[in-house]
Amino acid sequence: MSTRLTLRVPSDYVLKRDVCSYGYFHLAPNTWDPARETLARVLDLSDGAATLIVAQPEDVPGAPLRVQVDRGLSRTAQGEAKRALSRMLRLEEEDLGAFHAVDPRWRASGRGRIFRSPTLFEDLVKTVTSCNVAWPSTRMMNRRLCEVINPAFPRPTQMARRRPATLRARCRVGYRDVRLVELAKLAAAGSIDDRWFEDPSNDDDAVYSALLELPGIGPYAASNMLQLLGRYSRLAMDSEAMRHGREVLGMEGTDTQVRRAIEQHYAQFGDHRFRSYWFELWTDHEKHKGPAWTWPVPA
DNA sequence: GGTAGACCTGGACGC
DNA sequence: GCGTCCAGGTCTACC
Repeated sequence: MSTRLTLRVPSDYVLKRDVCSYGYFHLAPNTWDPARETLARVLDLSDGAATLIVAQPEDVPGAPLRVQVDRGLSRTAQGEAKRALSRMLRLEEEDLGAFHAVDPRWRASGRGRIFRSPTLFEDLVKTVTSCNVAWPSTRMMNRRLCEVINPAFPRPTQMARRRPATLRARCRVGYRDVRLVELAKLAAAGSIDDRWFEDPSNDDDAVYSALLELPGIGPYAASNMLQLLGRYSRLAMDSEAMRHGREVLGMEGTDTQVRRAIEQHYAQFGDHRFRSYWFELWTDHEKHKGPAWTWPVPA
């Protein structure tokens, strides 16, 4: 027996646009099907794993999502699945008006939501595995973590039990092995308090500082985690940002000079600067490769 | 506070 | 097919 769920979404929500808005839609255990325009995802629910396929059958903004589950779900599990999807799809970010008021370029297209993971821990691991490495390797690491530890993505307790050498040899995470296990141990021990990180009454600087304390998290990763936490006041400055500054914005000079120029350029967007930067970069990719929801699934 | 070098992997390149 | 070089962000040691 299977379960079918219906998910209400904000009136401007477009599944294909808002899922295919950040590279994590191509990282295991997420799978985007460009032909069917559906997101498949294995979730770890309290009564076991379940595979969900999310679609938006009516191709109009705000149309409800249909979620097909590969087995029957209890009421409790249905609630868990909905909460997980809500976090991934940013359904709780109802009002994009403040962002569009600061940067009206995205009002017509409705851009504003950036895809993420069902848990803070998964976002941390995905961010650490995206550091100091080319994108195909990030894809490999996440795929192997799912194949070796848990198809629905490793839970902190599962990863904390693994030896670093196992992660290195079987999941190809390289020198990140110790950092990932330490991160998992902290999460498993409850030392990474999701609610504190997500609490809007804590200011961005405090959250940023706390993120920097975590193993494997440096300035870039902490800034990226901020946006994944719905805090867009910092730019995540990596080589891609530098490339964007030079090639798209025409900035020149040393890395330090370009970095400062990028910071100055996006300061006009205030607390929304990451989104302004990100959608500029993302739409530039789409200008060359077509809409992200049509991109072929990488090998 | 700033900087140099190690860390690990996969891809590009030259032979 | 093999060896070498390079890119990528974090971390530590050192000045």
